[in-house]
Amino acid sequence: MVKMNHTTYAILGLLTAGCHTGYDVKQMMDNSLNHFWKISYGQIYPTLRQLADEGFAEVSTANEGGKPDRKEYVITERGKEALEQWVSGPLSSLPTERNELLLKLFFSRHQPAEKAIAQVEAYLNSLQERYNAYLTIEHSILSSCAFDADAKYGLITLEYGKKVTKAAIEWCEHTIQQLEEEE
Amino acid sequence: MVKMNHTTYAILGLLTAGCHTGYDVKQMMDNSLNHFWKISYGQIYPTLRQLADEGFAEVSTANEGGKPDRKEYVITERGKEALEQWVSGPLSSLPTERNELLLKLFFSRHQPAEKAIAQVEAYLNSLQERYNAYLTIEHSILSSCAFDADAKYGLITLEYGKKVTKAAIEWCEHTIQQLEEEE
DNA sequence: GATCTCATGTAAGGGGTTACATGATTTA
DNA sequence: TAAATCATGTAACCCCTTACATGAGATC
Repeated sequence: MVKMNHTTYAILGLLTAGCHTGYDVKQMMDNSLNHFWKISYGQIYPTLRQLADEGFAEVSTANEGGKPDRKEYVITERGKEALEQWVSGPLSSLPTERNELLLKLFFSRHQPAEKAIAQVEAYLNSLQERYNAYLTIEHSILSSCAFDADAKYGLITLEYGKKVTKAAIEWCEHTIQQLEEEE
Repeated sequence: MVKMNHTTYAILGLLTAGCHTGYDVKQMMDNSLNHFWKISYGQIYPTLRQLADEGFAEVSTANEGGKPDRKEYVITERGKEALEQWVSGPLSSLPTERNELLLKLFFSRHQPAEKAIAQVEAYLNSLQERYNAYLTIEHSILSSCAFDADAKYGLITLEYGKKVTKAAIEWCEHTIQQLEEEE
């Protein structure tokens, strides 16, 4: 019996969202799920094989003329049932989100205030980049014709990313001001 | 040469914040750093030993009468230098924060809307608990006499937790309403 | 001719938790 | 006398990334 963790279900779920190869899964991860779930090929390929071994998906090797071989995975009935059960299942308790900036800031009496400010400014820049990336994704979803159920929930998750990132940006601006005043 | 990752520095930093045993470090992690860094004893004890091996800390075994033996760690000059360098060093790129709720929500066309709403409500509850925990910590910092430099930065990091959590709470409330309207 | 995209996979290693093992003192 | 707190540690295991290995077709 294989351990079915969240990542395994994420991949299983993507098989129902138009992804049929490890490559497809990776692409979608990097695009649509980027702000709350991201994994590497080293995780994807072994997991897909595992899903097939477990009977949650069926494999077939497709050779389309010139292009390299593709292993196409299709979710099975058993797989769908498992996915549905997981989706509606209970949430585990909130994990602590690690934050390097906060960790460094916590120990910032070991550095001059101006350096601490520079750290927050660097963080602010990253957050702004992230926020812009969200706007780009949002735009691409809204302008695409495929406006299905996945798109609806996709937009809701994006909204989360935007809202939380915006709050973090505001905290940065406020903190920079506060630290500058004290200098 | 030992790999000095963020967690190693977090522990090294705590040695400068009144913590001198593995037990102390764990207590402070669970209290003050709880919202952005948390580790287990299985991580702490081997790391402390490593820090001593590396010359970043000095150990001594204290036997205070009845109580069990304590291994007391004191940071060295070399350790302080390493800590300062790390604190003012560059931030690594923003990691993707994994979020189980968003992952399940993303695949929520596989479940009825009322179940998705229930998931968001459960998440909202956890966030509210977390927010209240922050308020409690804030209160305990403000009412303690030890109002030093660490406390100042500690409050700043707490403010981050509060602001981001509040934004997430608002997103939950908004999303619940939105999903209910569609039913 | 170089680089980008498509495509799959493995091995080593990093970083972490959980469960276990032990035991004294203090408090309820 | 039961349980909470103080106190240290290890072994098994999980999850994941990075780097490596390979190769063809498309585009610039």
